[in-house]
Amino acid sequence: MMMYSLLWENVSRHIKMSEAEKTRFLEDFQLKKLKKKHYLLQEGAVNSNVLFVTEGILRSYAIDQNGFEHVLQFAPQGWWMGDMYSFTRQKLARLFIDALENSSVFMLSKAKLDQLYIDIPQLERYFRILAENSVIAYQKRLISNLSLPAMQRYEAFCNDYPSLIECLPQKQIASYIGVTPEFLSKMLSDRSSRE
Amino acid sequence: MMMYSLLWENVSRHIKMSEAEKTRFLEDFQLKKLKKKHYLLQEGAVNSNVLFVTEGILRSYAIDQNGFEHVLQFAPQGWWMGDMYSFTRQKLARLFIDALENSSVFMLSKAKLDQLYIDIPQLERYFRILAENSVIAYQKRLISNLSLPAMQRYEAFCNDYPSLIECLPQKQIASYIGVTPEFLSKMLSDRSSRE
DNA sequence: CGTCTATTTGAATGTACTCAAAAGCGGTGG
DNA sequence: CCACCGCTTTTGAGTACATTCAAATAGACG
Repeated sequence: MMMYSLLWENVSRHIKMSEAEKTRFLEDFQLKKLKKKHYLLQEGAVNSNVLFVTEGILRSYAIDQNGFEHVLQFAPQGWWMGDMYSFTRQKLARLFIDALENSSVFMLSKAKLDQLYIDIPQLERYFRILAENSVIAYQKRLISNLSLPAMQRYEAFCNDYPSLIECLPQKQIASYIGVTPEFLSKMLSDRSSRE
Repeated sequence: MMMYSLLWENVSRHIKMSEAEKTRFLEDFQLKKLKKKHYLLQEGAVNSNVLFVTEGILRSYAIDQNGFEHVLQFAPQGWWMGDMYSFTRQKLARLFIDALENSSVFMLSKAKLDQLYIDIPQLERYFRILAENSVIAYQKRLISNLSLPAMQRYEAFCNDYPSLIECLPQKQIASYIGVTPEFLSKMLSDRSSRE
């Protein structure tokens, strides 16, 4: 089925499954469409479903003591999204997840995933690899935050996610790289006036 | 055998193995002792072994354009350590790993781990869980870096790793939380003079 | 259109850094 | 066992990168 293709491509890039397993796997997902700005998770709830984005863009973020948002991740088409802490341990979430555009996502519940790990052991490998890739990305970002000034963090973001630059509001990128929207605006106008 | 106990405890907390599997698993590790300041990995090499610390403390860090070190992780007794990027993809490392104290580590090569995944499929689960926990820790640290001022990052570090405070030089903690050693020193003397 | 939010611009401020120098501390060799 | 050397920590003065607050402008959406 068409709508499953993105998800299935992603999975089959890493592991093999029989036709029966494939069917068993895909049937556990529930499709959900949601409009821009609508939430899939709020701080204080439990993240009971892990998400796979088939259309649109999600973002996860934390809100600090002063009410400022800090973006942890953007998830465009083909990406997984969730609050790993809340989902794996079924504890209260520290993150918010919402849609930056009208979006479609597949949802997979913790209970169903736990059973899938038993029924289709290759999935352990798939999600191990995903988690490892995620570690690699976070390590890279952390080093970038510790060692680069704001302008270079912005340039690194442009390099790493060229397709996101075009569709994200500047404010969201500012939040991701860890500066105020005002400061990002100034940096960019300074840069363009230098040419 | 005594020296394996820490490693085995750690593994058996997450998965079950037969005695035969246990033997098969442990025999793939190679014990290495190394002195303070000695390297287990340098930038530009390939991280061919993942490490499990049985004694001492390791640290992984990057060096930026200006020659400043930025600590990514400390690994005391009972922790795993490696450059995930370099190890999983067998590419040139971006990190350095060295010993902050005289240490003992178990080393497991990429080739042996790949074979272990085939022979003992439960290991997929074990390393999936480790990677997920690692993601959780990095997410927390990133949010902390984005949303807290230096003093609160220091306090968060004290909370998260109380046992490390006592044995790490201040300079290393400064590097981990992302400030200069001079500034951390000033913060701490300011704080103690306030009481 | 009108409203709401995002972006731009500016002036004042602050947190953290740089550079420099002194003091403390630990390890090593004589 | 003490003396010395190197590295860590402290302290201070000057600086810079980034923030805050405010207000004007521009864009997006209903």
